[in-house]
Amino acid sequence: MNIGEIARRAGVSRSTVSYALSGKRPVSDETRRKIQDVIDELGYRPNASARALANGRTSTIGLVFPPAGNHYTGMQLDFIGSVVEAAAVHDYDVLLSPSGVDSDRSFQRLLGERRVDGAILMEIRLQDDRVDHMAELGFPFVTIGRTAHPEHGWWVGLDHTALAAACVHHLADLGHRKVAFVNRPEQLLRAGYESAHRGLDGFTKAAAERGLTVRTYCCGDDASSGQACVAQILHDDPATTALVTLNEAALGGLYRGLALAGRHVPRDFSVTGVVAARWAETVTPQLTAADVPAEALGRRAVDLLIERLDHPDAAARHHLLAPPISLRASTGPAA
Amino acid sequence: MNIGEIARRAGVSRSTVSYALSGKRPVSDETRRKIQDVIDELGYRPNASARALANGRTSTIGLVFPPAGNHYTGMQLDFIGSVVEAAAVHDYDVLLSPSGVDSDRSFQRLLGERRVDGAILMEIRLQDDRVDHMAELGFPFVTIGRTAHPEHGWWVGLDHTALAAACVHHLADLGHRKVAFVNRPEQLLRAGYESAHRGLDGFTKAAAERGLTVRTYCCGDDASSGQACVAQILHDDPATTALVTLNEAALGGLYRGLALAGRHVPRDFSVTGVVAARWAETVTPQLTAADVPAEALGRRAVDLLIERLDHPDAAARHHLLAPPISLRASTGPAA
DNA sequence: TTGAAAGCGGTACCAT
DNA sequence: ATGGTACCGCTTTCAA
Repeated sequence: MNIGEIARRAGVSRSTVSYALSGKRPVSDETRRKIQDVIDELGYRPNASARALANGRTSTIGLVFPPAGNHYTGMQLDFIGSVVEAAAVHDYDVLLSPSGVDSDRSFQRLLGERRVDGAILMEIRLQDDRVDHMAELGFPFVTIGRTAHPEHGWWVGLDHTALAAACVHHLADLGHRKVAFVNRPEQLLRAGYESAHRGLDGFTKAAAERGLTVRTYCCGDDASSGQACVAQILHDDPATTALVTLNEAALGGLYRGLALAGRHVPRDFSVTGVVAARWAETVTPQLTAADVPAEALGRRAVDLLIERLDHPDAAARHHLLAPPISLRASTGPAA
Repeated sequence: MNIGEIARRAGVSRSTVSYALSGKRPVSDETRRKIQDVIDELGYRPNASARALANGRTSTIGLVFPPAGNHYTGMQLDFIGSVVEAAAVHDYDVLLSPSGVDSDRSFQRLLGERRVDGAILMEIRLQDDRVDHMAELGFPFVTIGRTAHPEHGWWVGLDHTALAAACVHHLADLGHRKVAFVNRPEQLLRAGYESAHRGLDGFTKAAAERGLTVRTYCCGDDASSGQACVAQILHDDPATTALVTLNEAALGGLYRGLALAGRHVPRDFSVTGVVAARWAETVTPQLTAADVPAEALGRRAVDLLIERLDHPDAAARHHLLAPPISLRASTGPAA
């Protein structure tokens, strides 16, 4: 069932059907009705590939995220959900690309074969070849997170530096003097992940400011790594009374490690960090944390991208969010 | 940069370039090399829309899941990840469609506009209009889960009936006599979600077989609902000593509710259910559960779909998985 | 207000 | 082994 068939049955030309559909040219009521009747009867919908070929737009956006090896964090996944739903509102579909670097086949397909009109990149690294590549090509994109040189201008992000610092100040205000930092896996830190780096920076600087004694750790993205990490922390310095974490997936394990070590949260150990609200609320006691607004970030990324697609010459824009710390139940005065 | 440009620069015809690329017709080494040089120099890649239009295949599969209102469960999200990665292995891209019913705009686009070659449907309902619609259209699809009449034949699924029953038997063997069932939200049960229904069935029948006293509950997909649900359970029958749950997202809240009520797991209350391993391991004590093999299910769904796409006349196939219960630390003898 | 026809960028059949 | 060309289904310019 193609546009020619509709035209024939309605007794008009193909162009008239096209215009009746797009509204880009006036069509008499009479004609429009005839066409619509045929369309309704046959359940016709224009072929997306043909349309994309003809007008150069696919009405699809790409969402690029690293292949996490069936190890996605809740936050990443919240992004995906919010991006898809925000895109649907604008009648865009979302094509997923599990690509960590610009040489990945899926990434090449996305850009080279023009499968999408634009892209949203997640899990940005401070030096990110995907970003460089897209910027060089003039391909429209928005990043969730920003590189060391966010000159490309189109991004939404979290102020990890400020958030980690806020956690430190919160703990320092409560009288904690020996604080540990539980980061994402070492491999990600080494790869230059933005959140891991800026979070670590913010933590380190704020701790220095407040004269705290600190140790920093990398931790695998799973519960058992979290458990092991806490064991290590308490082994390295049993006098540690609090920790700050960016590692949502390890959270349950961190709690378990503390329980095993006989530390009661928050009575004799405080835990805080940067975690999406729904995950912060699954642990007991509920985590006092800077809530990652994954939903808002995803939605804003889509809005920015669509703005960029609609106005190719618009000035670059960005949103840097720094949500406040939600006081829940996992922090208390130093013992 | 299109195929004509490549042809001109290489001094050959467009068809020769096309054949050099596809290998569907012999091309002399000499010519092939000339063409390849030009392609490498210009970084040419064939346009996906044009290719899709010409040969009727998009090399894209659709992944259809209900819009969860930024409320995806870990399991759903694990599916998405595994489907995307499995598809990438076969050089297919994945288009996400947040559609709960066949009248959703995104769903209509997927099918009507032929944006994808086939689709994978998640979160199947016993009566599912999306399935009916696709079957009627002869559109290639595979479901994760199955309807009440899985005659369409192409699906992968979990034997929720058997899994819930296994949980009951496990608890009964431990001597529990009063057991509660914590299901997905009532709204999903009413909508006919397969897992909620079959799980409830399996639980109810097995409990009857073992002569247990049971109560069944629906519970929102979040921690606070879980907490409230436990409060209700203990209010309704304080002598309850165990529960079985399908509700992964509520798990943290269930544990919290028990702790608040002064019940120690597993000493005086046992918890078990059907939950993906990585989530079962985030709670303390770790959950004894039938581990949902989300990764395997996603991968198999992709494999089946691709088989169906490659062999349109192949006989329908399916995989029904029933993973064993992983004994962890959340169940014990009845008090 | 409507129609005819030239693309969009590939593929594949028919020739040579 | 290679070239010419019709065609995939839709959009849009040009004409009437």
